[in-house]
Formats: sequence, C-alpha cells, structure tokens
Amino acid sequence: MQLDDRKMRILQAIIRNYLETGEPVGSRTISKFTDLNLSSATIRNEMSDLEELGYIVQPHTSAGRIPSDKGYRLYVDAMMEEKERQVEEKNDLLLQKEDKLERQLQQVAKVLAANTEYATMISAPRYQKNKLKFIQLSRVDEHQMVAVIVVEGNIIKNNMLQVTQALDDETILKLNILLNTHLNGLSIDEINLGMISALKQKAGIHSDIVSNVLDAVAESIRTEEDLEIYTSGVNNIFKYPELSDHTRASEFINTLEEKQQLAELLHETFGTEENTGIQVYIGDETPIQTMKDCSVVTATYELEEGMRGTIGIIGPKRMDYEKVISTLKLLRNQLDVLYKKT
Amino acid sequence: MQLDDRKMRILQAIIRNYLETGEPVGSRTISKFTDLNLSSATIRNEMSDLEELGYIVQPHTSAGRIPSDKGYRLYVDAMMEEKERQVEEKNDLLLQKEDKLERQLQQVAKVLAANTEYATMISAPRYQKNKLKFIQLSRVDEHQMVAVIVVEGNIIKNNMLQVTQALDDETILKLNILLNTHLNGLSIDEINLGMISALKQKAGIHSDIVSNVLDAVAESIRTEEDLEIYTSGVNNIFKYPELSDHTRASEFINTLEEKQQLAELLHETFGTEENTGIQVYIGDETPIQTMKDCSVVTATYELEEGMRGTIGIIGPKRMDYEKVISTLKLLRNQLDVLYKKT
DNA sequence: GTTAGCACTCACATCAACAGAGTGCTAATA
DNA sequence: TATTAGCACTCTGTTGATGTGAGTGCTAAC
Repeated sequence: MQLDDRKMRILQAIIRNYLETGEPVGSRTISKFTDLNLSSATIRNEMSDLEELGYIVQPHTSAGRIPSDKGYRLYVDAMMEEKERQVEEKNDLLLQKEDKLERQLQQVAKVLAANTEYATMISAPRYQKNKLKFIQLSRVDEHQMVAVIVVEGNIIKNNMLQVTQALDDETILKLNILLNTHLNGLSIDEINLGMISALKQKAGIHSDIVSNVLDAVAESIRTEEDLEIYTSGVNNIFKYPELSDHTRASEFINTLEEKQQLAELLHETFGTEENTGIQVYIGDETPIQTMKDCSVVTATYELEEGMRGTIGIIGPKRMDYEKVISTLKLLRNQLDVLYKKT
Repeated sequence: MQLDDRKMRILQAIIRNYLETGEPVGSRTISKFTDLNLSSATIRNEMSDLEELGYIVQPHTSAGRIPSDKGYRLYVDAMMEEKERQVEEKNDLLLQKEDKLERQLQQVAKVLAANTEYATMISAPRYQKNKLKFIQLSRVDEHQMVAVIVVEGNIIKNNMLQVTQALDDETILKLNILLNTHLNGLSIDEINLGMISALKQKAGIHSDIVSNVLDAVAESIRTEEDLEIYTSGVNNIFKYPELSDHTRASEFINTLEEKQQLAELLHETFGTEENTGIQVYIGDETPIQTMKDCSVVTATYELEEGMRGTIGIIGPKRMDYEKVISTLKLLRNQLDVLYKKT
C-alpha cells in the first residue's frame, strides 16, 4: 500500500524531527513544523493511521511517536531514490595519504568517525584478484628462509619458512626463476594447489625439501589475512543515550573489539557492487544480534585498482542517514583522488 | 611516621574489604571481620587517626571510609615486600603460541583481560638492540624495489623503495653483498648515518641513484614502528561503577583508542628493569590525566631473547593488586616456556 | 586503653502531589 | 466530507516531605 503524499510528508517530518532531538514527537510539533497548515488534531488523525500502518510507534500512551524500523526503511528508500539532490556542503574530509596500508585504513576510520560522530569500521582491501608482481625466496640462515611476495597494489607479504636442511644457492636460484616465470602475472586466486604440484614436476628435482618449500610458499601466498578490521570512534556512542546504558554500551564495545561478527557483516556487503555499493541496515536488519538497536551503513571503497574493501558506519537508528551516505560518497571521491588521479 | 602494627592491620582490613565490595567500610564491619577482637568504638578511634594521617578518607560524614591514594600506596608497598607469599592457585593462562607477532600480542592482551577482568594493553617488543640477520634488495619492476630486512627474533620488515631509474642486476647484487657483509650482525641501534655514508664510499660507485637507494634502506632499517599497541577488555570497565558513568567511560575508551598516551606510559616502564620489572601506578601517580581514577600495573615481558616490550593492566583503584601482579608473573613464566624452553 | 551508649548527620528510598506533554474522541465548523 | 476546537484522560517526570539505616563522634563508664 502506497502512502498518500500528505501522510508521507508527515512521516518524513516526524522522522526528521526525531533524528534531531531523539525525543518522541507529538502532533503539535508537526503542526507547527511543516508548511502543511494543518491543525494538531488533523495531524493526530494522520498519525493514528501511520501507526496502524506500522510506520511509527508510541513508546507509551500519551507520548509522541517515534519511527519504527519499517518507517525508517521507507524514509531511507525514498531518500536513496531522489539521489544527488543537493550539492554536498562539506567538501573536504582532510584525508591524507599514508605509506603503510595499516595506517591508511586506521586513518580513514578515524577521519570518518570524526566527521560523522558515529563509530566506524573498515576492512582491509582484498587482493585475491590482484596479480602477483614478484616473488622471492632467500636463505636467512641454516634453517630458515624468507619468502617475499609482492602483489599489485604493493601489498607485501612475507613468511619465514623453517627448513630442516639448507638448500644450496643454486637450487634457490632455480626455484626463484621457476616461481617467477610461472606465477608472475597470475592473480592470487588463480594460484592453486594443482599449479604448485605442476611446478614440483617442472622443478625436476624430486627432493622432499624442495617440495616442502614449495608447499610452504603456496601457503604463504594463499593465506588470507582474515579479520583485518580497524575501528574508530567507539566512544561516540555515548552521544546517544539510547545506546549508552551500561549493558548496551558494554555489548557494543565488545562487539567492536571482537571483530569476528563485524567481518562477516562487512563481507556480506562485498557482493553488492552493482548498485551504488552502499547498503543500509536498520535495526533488526543487521545480522549482528547485539546491534539490533543500531543502524549500520556500509560501502565498498577502492584504493588502488582492484583493491576493494568495505567500510561501515555504526550509529543509533536515528542516525543522520543523509549525511552518512553523502560523507561516504565524498570519502570515495577523495580516495579516488588520492590513489588514482595523482 | 611508621604506623603501629594494629593500625596497619586495620588499614589492611579496610582496604581488603573495600577491594571486594567497592562500598565505604564502617567500623562495625572491621570489628567483626578482623581477629583483633576490638569493639567498633575502638576501631572508630583508630580510623579517626588513620584519616588524620591521610591513609583513608570519608566520602561524606556518616559514611564509612575508603582508602586514599596514600593508603593504597602503603598497602601495595607492603604487599610487594612480602613477596611470593603463597603459591599461585591458578597456574595456567591457556596461552598459545602464534606465528604472527601481531596475533601473539593481541592474544596475550585478550587472555590477560579475560583472566583479570580489567582492561589490558601491550606494546610490541623493541628490537632496536637485536642484530640484523639478513638484508636484501630486489627489483620488483622498473621503478620499484623492495628491501627485506630480517632481524633476530625473526622480525621481518619490508619497504617499497621508489626509484626514478632502474638499477641493473649487477649493481643490485653488489649492493646486496655490500649491505650484508657490512651490516649483518650489527644491532639496529648501531646502524647509523655515518655508517651508511661509509658504505657509500665503499660502494665505489658515485651514482646518485645508488646513494639514494642506500639512504632509503637506512631509513627502512631505522624506522621505529611506534605506537604499536594492542588493547583488550575495554568493556571490563563496566564492571566497576566508579569508572563507568558516561563521562568517565567515554574518556577512558578514548584514551585506549588513541594509544598515544598509552605508548608514553608503557615506554616509561621500560627503563625500570632492575627490580621485578613490575610497576604500580595508583590514581594520580599515572602520567595520563584521564586515568587519575584508575590504577595501572605495568610489567616488562620478553618473547625471544632480547625482544622486550611492556604490558599494562588498567583497572579501578580498588583493583585486586595481588591477583594482578601474580597473574603478570605467571604470564611471564608462560611466555618463557613458550619462547625459550621449547 | 577500651567500650557502651547516645545524639547527630547524611544518603537514599518511598510516596503523594502535581505539572506538562500528548493522545483520542466528540461535536461543531467550513 | 474533511478539518478543527475543545475536553477528558493517561502517563512520565519532578518536587518535596518523610522515614530509615548506616555510620560517625563524643562522653562517660569500665
């Protein structure tokens, strides 16, 4: 059932007002706030309808109304449709480029938290689809080797390999050539165990040691750095009384510290790149149980070509969706500037 | 002025009781609790004296007494003297060894937080005194090289170097030999700019590019990974009402998120290795302003030989100092087992 | 030096009274 | 027929009075 225009405007007025104040909003307020020129009595009738339809609820008799999840959802959907309405007023997040990926992510999270006044999280970009640029095996000492792997986007991974018996220089050289000629240019995704065993054949040497080393290298390449998630602005929740009683605050902080669930949530957004790449979870819609009083807005971002991750903003259900979404878009622009058009 | 034995015992009784309950403790409680067999009236007189001496304070007239910072200090000092009193009852923290340093630290913080019910922090171990084991420069592509540096304790650092013009293979080989023969076995601390310029001389080549590369390598080696601090158990503060009103909790969380100040605090402990390596900051004693309602216990730890860092436990002033300290000692033992006697 | 006894203080809980915001309903109005 | 004024009703939150209990300090007796 479609709401008529007047009901829609009233609903929006209620929600806007509630976003600002956090207090249930009454009919008189709406009567004065909007340019509908309706008396509070009329508004009351309409509100009664809206409640029946499930868009707003009353915390208790004789209180004003607050939006229900369904109400928020309608509001957000409507907002997303009339996209790019006004020009962004704020147009600089003061983002800086950092050399180390870790720092960059941490900084993005921090800047976003400062700009939105909500908690933020960011997952490290995936690079499984990125191509291998360089791989090298070197002997450190008798029993240890180090494998250095550079992937497009200048992600550097390294792993110490323990070997029971040292390989001689010639073998190492051979292995390096073998690895580079066969694996360079392939994406991490494409390097699988079958390929490694083919390499073992090609190596011609059937020594166990070489075989072990190759296995270890393969593992290094494919190991996913899971759970690499950075958060910031956790203490922003204290700005929203509805989230900051002891129990809720403690749960909230715990969830953000554990990160396991955040990872799942962020990964979920990862598929939805077709549309704007921005996803809004309102209340119960989020898969994280402890966040059912919150809303989460997620967006994919991209640093270098192909290096995509997800960023999320967590706040009360009455968060300023409009600002959050436009800030996220702005962030993406700024990242594009920093990483592409330099 | 030295307290007589009876006053001391009363003070201890007050503190022990307060540690448990968090409530101001009155004379009647002490009268019943201790085996001194004194009436509450006598205790009252003694308490009056203790208050005059500054060891305890009254939140308001007609409330019991709570320990002052000075009182806690005396208590802790006394406790530290009669060391190793009883055997540790709990003797396993269920600590596991992790391959990646980062994970290891995070895990230690988490385990400690779970065992103590306080917030914890841990700084990455310093390795400036560790010796360089291996260094290698490799060309990734036309404009980029990667420097891989392995230090004792298997710390691996790597840095991408941008070069305007590619070096030929021969030069790279030469540089690698040069770097390894001259720098291996030296501690990071010992590698300074003078040494690098000597190397430049020895290189015999006076090309700017080589010189730049050497500078970049030197920088990579010496760059301190500052601020590498992991925290855990932040939400434990909600177990202590005196720390978890909105303002305080928000400040607390903020301090733990920012990490800058934590780093300074942890570094401060680093010097004091002579004694037990365990330091207790009570209330105002901590250099962190926002933690003046907390106590912090810090301890140095060691993973591999020479790789020392600091760990800290943050809780209310009425934290269970005894348990915290013995847990920290236990932790050190377990780390020793994991890293040395394997 | 220790203790019983007592008056006194202060925080905290309970409760009634009340103000205020908001609603739903009814009857009047345009 | 849609809108509105008016009114009774409901519920929350505040305020102030009152009482209770834990604890103290002091004095006088042991």
